[in-house]
Amino acid sequence: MSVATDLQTIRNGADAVISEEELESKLSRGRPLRVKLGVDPTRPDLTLGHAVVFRKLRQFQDLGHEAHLVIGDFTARIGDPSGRSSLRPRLTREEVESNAATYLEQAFRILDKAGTVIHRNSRWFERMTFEEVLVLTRKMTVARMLERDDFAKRYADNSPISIVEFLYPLVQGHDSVELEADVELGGRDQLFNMLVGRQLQKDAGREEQVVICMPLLVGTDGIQKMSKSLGNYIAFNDSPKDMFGKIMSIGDEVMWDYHLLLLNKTPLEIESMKREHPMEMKKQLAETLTGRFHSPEIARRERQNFEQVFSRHESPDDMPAFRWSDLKETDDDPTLLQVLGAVKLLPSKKEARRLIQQGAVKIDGEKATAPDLHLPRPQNGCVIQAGKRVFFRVTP
RNA sequence: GGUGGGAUACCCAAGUGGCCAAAGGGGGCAGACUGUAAAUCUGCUGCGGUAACGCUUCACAGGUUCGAAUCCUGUUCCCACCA
Repeated sequence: MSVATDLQTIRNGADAVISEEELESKLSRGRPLRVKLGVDPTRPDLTLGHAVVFRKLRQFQDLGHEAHLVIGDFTARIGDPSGRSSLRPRLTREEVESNAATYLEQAFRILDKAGTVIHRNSRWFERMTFEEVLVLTRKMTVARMLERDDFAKRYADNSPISIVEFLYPLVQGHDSVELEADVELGGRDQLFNMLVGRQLQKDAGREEQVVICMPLLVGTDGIQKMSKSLGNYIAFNDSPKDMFGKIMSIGDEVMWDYHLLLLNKTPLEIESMKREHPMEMKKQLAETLTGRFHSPEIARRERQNFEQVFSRHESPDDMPAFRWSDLKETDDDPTLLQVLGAVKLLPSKKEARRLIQQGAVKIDGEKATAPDLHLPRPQNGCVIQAGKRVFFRVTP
């Protein structure tokens, strides 16, 4: 592997590399680089949005470099009183540790565990004196802080900005000093903080880290960045069925971002994929990603299931089954509505009624629009479908 | 410390005594259309009930009233402006 091809691999998909020259010179020394990634132990449910950065880190590992994860345990214990969309409460040591554990368990589905070093920033911040903290703040000015986009906006809007928030970029930057990071990875929203890291390293007389900024992945709505609070996310822990289904439901245009950022396809490869049938390309994406988080066999099965249910409009192979005798509440002659209520696969009977009235309920493929339709005991069992994805079987 | 403003369903937001389970938008769900989607169009969107209707809900706790999201009292939380 030449430095040039490594450089190209690293740059692929990145929003910005600051600076490429520095990265090149670090690479050409031929020793493994210390690549830092900050981990936020407040939200332990990882989404494909997080996966973008992990994939990049994994690429570094595959090129022989060292992954250094910094768990922001100290910062999580302080909390974030006026965070942008959702405020972050203070967490106890125990909460942080258990969050961190689930976080790491998920992260290692992408990263190579053996080649990863884990740090906790409480190690250096806990013993810092207030004097040292104040000295650190001398390096930053309010005006400089207000360069950060979201601060500028909130300041203009008269939204509150807590003083701790002003300190966080310094905290994160100081992590880089402690770690002697050669490279820091992060999302677009971390750019400012990562640049502060460079400044602090420089002030400490160290070599500055290269900052690699990854784009924020667009969520399933195709518009906003993927995030848990917006509800447009695909989580590492989604069931294979959900994961496959959610990926298939993204818009055609955004799927190329997924190919680029999650499967690390090159722009050239993507160009040629764009000439193929979009649905096929999306199925490939869904199958590969699902395969990665679960297993290739499961992913293949999900794909078959998907084609069966959505392309051919057949019922899936695996669906919950209910015995007739368990469904017919008190009377022997239950209505369709009562049956839908009894299986508890829908949020409420009202919801079931709506679905029936809207023509979304089928019995053995036959549309049933009367909630009070009496259901005769099925001789050979029957399949009931409610909406796009709720299926169940009734056995005699 | 002072002065104002606010808290409404998943989110934003209207409503200032009955016609309010609560306008509008977003989101979600469903149907049509398709290549799975997206986009578009249509409908639905607290719970129970075939229905009439009943029940729970407008920060929290009380009160006034035949009747309260709306009026009064207290409590909690949030915000802005002035210092």
